Parts: sequence; structure tokens; C-alpha cells
Amino acid sequence: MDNHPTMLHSSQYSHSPLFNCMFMNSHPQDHELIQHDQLPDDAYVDLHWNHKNVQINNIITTVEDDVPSNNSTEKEAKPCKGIKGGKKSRAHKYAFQTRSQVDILDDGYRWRKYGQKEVKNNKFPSYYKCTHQGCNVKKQVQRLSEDEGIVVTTYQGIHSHPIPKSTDNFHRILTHMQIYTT
DNA sequence: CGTCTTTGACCGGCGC
DNA sequence: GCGCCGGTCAAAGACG
Repeated sequence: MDNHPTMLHSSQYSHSPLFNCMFMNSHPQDHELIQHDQLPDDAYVDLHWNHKNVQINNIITTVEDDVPSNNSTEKEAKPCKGIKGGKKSRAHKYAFQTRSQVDILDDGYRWRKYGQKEVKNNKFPSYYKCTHQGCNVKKQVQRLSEDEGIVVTTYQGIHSHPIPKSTDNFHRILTHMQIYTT
């Protein structure tokens, strides 16, 4: 298998077969196993893997919630940027870093790229949407300006459907996986 | 022919 | 109010 990043993020690990499989197949041995229920809901996961091991290097912390509102009637959504009459997603954002030469993470979902533009700090993020009908999950992929080898992936929202794609390769990886804490 | 990527234009938020 | 900026749209092109 090629050197290739994959992902897991806390918004979905309680629902994701991949994540459950990840913990079921882990062999912590000398290392402390990160229990499923010990990870905070808003964790960042810093994940590396090569053709033999998957390694979580860090559970980074925190997540941004798009809802700064102090209004008690929070059911109302704000207009979405760039969309007339659109609704701004109120979903959580989840970000983590992977070290890889490949930008696209094979997370089992299908993504459609809808934009890429240069922004400040020398970043050049790509924007993706989940292609599943009715699923509004988005992700943003960019390389770290300080370290071009690190890919920062930010997910927004939670998939409302099962993983559509077989991830045989990923399951093979999982059987050799080690999990570390920092 | 269907799916996906590219890319310039456009939009709204935010700081000044 | 204005301009900058990040995020999104959508048409056109590429690809299998």
C-alpha cells in the first residue's frame, strides 16, 4: 500500500464503523490505549500512518462551534456566505493534522471539490462537499505553511448516511495499527 | 455521457 | 461606508 493518509474525527467516531474497528483492532501493548469514551467530543486527532502502522500522535483538543449567538431562540439559522437566502451550517468544525504527501484523505466518503483559492499565510485550501444527496458535510484541506508535509483537514458537519465506499485497504491497515498517547 | 476538477466571479462578514 | 478577505457558485473543460 502506498503511503497514504486517512482520517478519523471525533464528530463521527461514535457512529463510524471505521473508528470502532480502529479500536477493536488496536494492540496497545507498551502504549496506553486511548479508550473510545475517553476522547472528548471535540478532539482533534493528529494521525499518521504508513504501510504498516497507523499512529495517532496527538489528540489535540477543541473544536469551533459556529454558533456564537447569545440569542435564546437559536433555532434560526443565519444566511450562508455567498448564497442568497441560504442557511449557514451550525455544525461543529473538526480539524486534525496528518503528515503525508497526499492531500486527499481516503475516509470512505465521496467528496466533490467546489473551490480552491489562495488565502493569506501562504495557505491554499481546497474546499470539498460530500456528494451524498442531502448531506451537507464539508471539508477543507490545506497544507501547513510552516511544514509542507503536514496536511490540515477541517471537517464541518456530521454525515447523515453510512460510509458509501468499501475501505478494504483501510481495514487491512487497522489490523496492524498501534495507538499512542502523548 | 456521467462525474469530477478548475477557476474567475460573486457574496457576506468583519475591521477600520 | 468602504475595502479586504474567506468561502461559495457555476460554467467550462478534462477525464475515464
